[in-house]
Amino acid sequence: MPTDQLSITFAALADPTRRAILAQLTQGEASVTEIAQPFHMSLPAISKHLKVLERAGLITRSREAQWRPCRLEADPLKDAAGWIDHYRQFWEENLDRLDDYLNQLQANTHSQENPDDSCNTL
Amino acid sequence: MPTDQLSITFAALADPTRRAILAQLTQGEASVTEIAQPFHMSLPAISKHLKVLERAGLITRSREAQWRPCRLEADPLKDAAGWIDHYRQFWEENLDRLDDYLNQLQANTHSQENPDDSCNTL
DNA sequence: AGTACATTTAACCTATAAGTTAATTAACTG
DNA sequence: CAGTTAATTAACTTATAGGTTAAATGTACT
Repeated sequence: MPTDQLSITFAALADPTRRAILAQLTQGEASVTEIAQPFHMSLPAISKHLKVLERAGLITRSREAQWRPCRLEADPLKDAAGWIDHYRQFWEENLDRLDDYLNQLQANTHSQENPDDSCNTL
Repeated sequence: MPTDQLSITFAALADPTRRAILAQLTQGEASVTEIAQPFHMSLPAISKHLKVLERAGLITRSREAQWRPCRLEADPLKDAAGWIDHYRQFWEENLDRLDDYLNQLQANTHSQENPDDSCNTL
């Protein structure tokens, strides 16, 4: 139950239903029943998911007659992406090491005929 | 309690303690007590956090005598970043303005009934 | 005013997350 | 072997997440 914004954002994203809702909203605003349609889940359940997304700032809702259209607000994702991006070097570094490894393999076995073999071992 | 990898990854990130642990591990491997040191939290609590991170594939652990050094594994963050990146266009400013403009257009012509129209404008 | 539709709230259930303390396992050390 | 250090497991508490059904609210339509 952490209350910092980043935790709330990540927690909101940690559910496939909510991620699917966000994906749907990239197509434009939608009402609650429209949003609920693809899921086999009760309307109150969807309502709760929307509340989670709203609390995370990932959607906003307006009133239009008896509908409460939901709209994607991607701003919090900026911070999430920013946080993750600090680690980019650590998953690219793995590739670098892999690259080093391949180079080493190739160097050590340069008398072998087929250099593609070293790739096949991966 | 979703079991897909992306949900597990986001859930693991949805806690400031765990994010801090990952940040610490960017400095290199660390034992459990070393990891625990900055937090006012019991060792079993840290142990549980580490288990969550391990299940998410964000750390791996080896044995070295009585220590179990933890090591950052950033790979799952690649997928998380990839997912979020689909939304980049929605937080970049000019697109926001465009979106506002389109919504305004839609509001001004809201007598039109076909919701697919709003999709086609994107 | 009465009915239908859209959405939320209430009340409840079950599972799990996050923490605690106390006990246990495992490896080293004298 | 006894003692120390590192880490996990067990047992427990409390709070919350995610779902349900049934009732309540708000708005529109005749």
